[in-house]
Amino acid sequence: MDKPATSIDTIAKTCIAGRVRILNRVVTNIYDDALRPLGLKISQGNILIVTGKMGVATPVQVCEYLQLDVSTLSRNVELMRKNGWLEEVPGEDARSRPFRLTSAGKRLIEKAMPAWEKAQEEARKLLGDEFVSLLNHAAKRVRDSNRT
Amino acid sequence: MDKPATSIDTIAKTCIAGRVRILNRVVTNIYDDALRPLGLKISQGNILIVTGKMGVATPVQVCEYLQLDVSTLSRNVELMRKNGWLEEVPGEDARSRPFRLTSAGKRLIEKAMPAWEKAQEEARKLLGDEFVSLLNHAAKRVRDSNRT
DNA sequence: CGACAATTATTGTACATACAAGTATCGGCA
DNA sequence: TGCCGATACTTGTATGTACAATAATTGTCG
Repeated sequence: MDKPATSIDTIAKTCIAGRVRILNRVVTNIYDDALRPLGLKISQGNILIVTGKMGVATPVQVCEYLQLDVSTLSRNVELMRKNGWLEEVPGEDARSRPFRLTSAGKRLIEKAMPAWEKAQEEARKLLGDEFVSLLNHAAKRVRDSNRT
Repeated sequence: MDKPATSIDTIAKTCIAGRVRILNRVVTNIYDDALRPLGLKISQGNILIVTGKMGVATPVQVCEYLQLDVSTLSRNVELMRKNGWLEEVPGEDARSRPFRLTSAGKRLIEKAMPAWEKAQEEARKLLGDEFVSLLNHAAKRVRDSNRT
C-alpha cells in the first residue's frame, strides 16, 4: 500500500533541471579552480575556444553555438577585450561586431592547456565515461534543436 | 596524414564543461519559460522542493544537497522569504537560521506542477531517456563525492 | 526612392553564482 | 571559567545569465 507521491516527492525524485544544474555547478567549479591561477574562467575559456575555431566570429554565431543570449555574450566579450584576449575586426555589415583571438588570447589557451587537462580528467572520472559519451550526443542534439 | 590537433581543436571537441554548461542553459531556459507565468524560476523551485523534503532545513544542509555555495543560498532564500514562500524557524543553535515552506510555498508548488510537467517532458524528449537515466546516477555520484 | 519589417548589437534591470572577508556562536580543552 | 579553533551565516565584490527595451543598420517591396 504505497501512499500517493506528493508533487514535492515527484519533482525531487525526477527533476531533470535540478540534476543538470547540480552537475553544472560542480563541473564549472572544477574547471574554474584549475584555471584560477591563469586568471581565466571556463565560461570565458569556452568563448575563446569557439572564437578560435571560427577564426573571425560574430556574436550571433557564437551565441548560436553556445546557446547563449547575445546580451550575455556582449558583456563577456567586453571583459575579454579589456583583457587583451579578443579584438574587434571591421566587417561589411555595420550592424555586426565581428571579433577574433589576439595573439595574447592564443598564448593564453596554450598556457591553460595543462590546467584544462587536469580538470577534464577530474570531471571525466567524476561523471564516468559512459555519461561523458552521451553528453556529447546530447549537446549536439541540443545545439541543433533550436528552441524558439 | 592527419595534422596534429591544436589545443583549440582538442578542447573544442572534448571539453566536458562546455557541454554541461550548454545543457544547463538550454534546460534552465525550458523550465524558466514554463514557470514564468507563476513568477517562479527553476533555481528557486529546486530550493523549495529540497526544503519541502526536509521539512525544516538549514542552509548548510540545502547547500550540500544542491552543491550550492552558502552565500548564494543566503540571497536566494532572502528573496523567497520576501515572496512569502519560506519562513524562518527558531532553532537551538543560534548560528544557524533554519527555515521551512510556508503554506503559500506549498500552494505554489502545487500550482506549478502542470508547468513543471510540461517542461520536464520537453527536456526529456530533448535529452533522450538514456541520457536522463544516466543523469540521475551522475548527480547522485556528484553529490556524494564532496569535493573540497 | 521611401516606408517598414527584420537583423544585430547594447543597455537597463533582476537574479544566480562563487570567493573572500567579516561576525556571531559553539564546543572543547587547559 | 576562559581562550581558541571550528562552524554557520552575511556582506562586499565580480562575473554569468536572461529578458525587455532601445538603437543602428539592412533588406524588401511597393
